[in-house]
Amino acid sequence: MEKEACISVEPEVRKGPWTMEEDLILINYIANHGEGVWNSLARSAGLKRTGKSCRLRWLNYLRPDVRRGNITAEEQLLILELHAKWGNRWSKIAKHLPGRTDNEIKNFWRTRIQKHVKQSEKLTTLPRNNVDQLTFMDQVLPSAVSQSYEPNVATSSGQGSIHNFPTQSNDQNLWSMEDFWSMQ
DNA sequence: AATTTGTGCAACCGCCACCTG
DNA sequence: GCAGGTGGCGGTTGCACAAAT
Repeated sequence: MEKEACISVEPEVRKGPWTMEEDLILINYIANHGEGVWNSLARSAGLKRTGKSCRLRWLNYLRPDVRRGNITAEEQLLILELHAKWGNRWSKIAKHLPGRTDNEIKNFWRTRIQKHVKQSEKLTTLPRNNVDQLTFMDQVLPSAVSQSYEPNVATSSGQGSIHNFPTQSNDQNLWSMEDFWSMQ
């Protein structure tokens, strides 16, 4: 009895995966009213979500210009370059990748790049003829990434010099796609 | 076929900066 | 100048699915 009363008093805040119905409510509300103060937007739209949750869902998933799926080799290179310059400034990096979200880039870095870094630790024991057969990701990413892991490099100072990936400040040394493909 | 392990991704959490009254 | 509210960001977690055993 009393338990029921307590439950009913608690503010209803939904967590976890979004349903299609919630997505539609959010999309329609923003289509009609635009983005705004997210907390009041959530309330006005009748969503039992926090403003933060609505914002995240919109920015990372529902926004019309969000690109999903495979990150191209070009984008991978750009991510590496920018990460070497700025470190884990995902939102800043995402601004240079149209349609990509900071969350997606962050996930990409954790799941793909860090995996290759771990693999690279094993590579140091490989004989040379085996190393020659490795892919671009196996050969180039770990060295570039391991340097950007250095605390002094992964700062926002932009002074880190990555010999594998020249920064944009040095226009003459910018990598082209031809450079990239020629490595394979 | 069943179980375990690994992987990818969506979403949440906590902190900090900014804005407004 | 200060306090409260809000947004933005980076780190982390949890879950679903795939691959391996």
